[in-house]
Amino acid sequence: MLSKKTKYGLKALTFLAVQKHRNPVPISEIAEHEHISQKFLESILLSLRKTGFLASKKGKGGGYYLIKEPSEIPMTSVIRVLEGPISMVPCVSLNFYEKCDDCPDENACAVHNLMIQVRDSALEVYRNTTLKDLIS
Amino acid sequence: MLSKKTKYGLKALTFLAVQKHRNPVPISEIAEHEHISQKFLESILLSLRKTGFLASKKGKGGGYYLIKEPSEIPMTSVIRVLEGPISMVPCVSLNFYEKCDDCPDENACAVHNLMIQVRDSALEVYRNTTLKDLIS
DNA sequence: CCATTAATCTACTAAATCGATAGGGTAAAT
DNA sequence: ATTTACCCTATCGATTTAGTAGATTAATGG
Repeated sequence: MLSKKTKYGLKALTFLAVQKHRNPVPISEIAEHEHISQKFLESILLSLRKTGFLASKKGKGGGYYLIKEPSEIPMTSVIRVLEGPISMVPCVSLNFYEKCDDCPDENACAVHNLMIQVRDSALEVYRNTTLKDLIS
Repeated sequence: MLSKKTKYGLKALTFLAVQKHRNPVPISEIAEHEHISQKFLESILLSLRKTGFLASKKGKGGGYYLIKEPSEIPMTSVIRVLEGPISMVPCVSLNFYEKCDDCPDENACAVHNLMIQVRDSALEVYRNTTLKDLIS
């Protein structure tokens, strides 16, 4: 299941991407427009800022705004920041690899080999999609 | 993340599929060989039996055994029984559809459209894979 | 220059859900 | 009598989602 964090994060990003300008948009405005808990959204936007997609401005007239072109924001990055690993099991993860406790031989593991295929098919989608594709 | 339920279920199925005969294999034997909690595996095998992949026999010499050819057990079915929906959001699920609370217009929803692609790419894999493919 | 307002930031807490497992007892087959 | 599957329930722990309280920063109006 996709977490609400990821879902809300994607919605916020698309809302920002769709703005005509790149002026700061307050959290409250994003939350209201996308029907999201404002406080929850705060923490989501924070992690997106730390990753470098967004910047923020404090005080009156402040808010969040994109600092990258939508076409320069690939889904692989967004998903990994918000959702975590794209793989469904750690033992096939490219960026978050972990060995299984139970499995003595990965190459002989049926689950492992199936999940490699699933991972690759998801990667194929995410790699070919940027934020720009989401808004058009 | 893939649940351990699904992981263990797949391992159990492949273990049964790999047996030379179709005689009953006791839960304890499967659990030991695959390093799985026996009690947990009980409930997993039960749901696989109810779905029609397995049958069981009680008492001495009892256990679980496949009642379908591995080539007749598609991953789509296995995953749906064990893991639930293949889709990452209910609003793109073919078998477990649910409308989103927040989203007024699905067709205009960026998340929705992205997740349709992810769903389809996963389906592509699962539809082309049966239990037989996992053991060879 | 100061007070007010609007906004992000930080930290703590809480509720709710879910995943995984354990325990104990029942039923059926040998 | 023994061995095995079957069924029900409780629990522990982690994660997700959300709320509360306050601190910090910046713009603005007098």
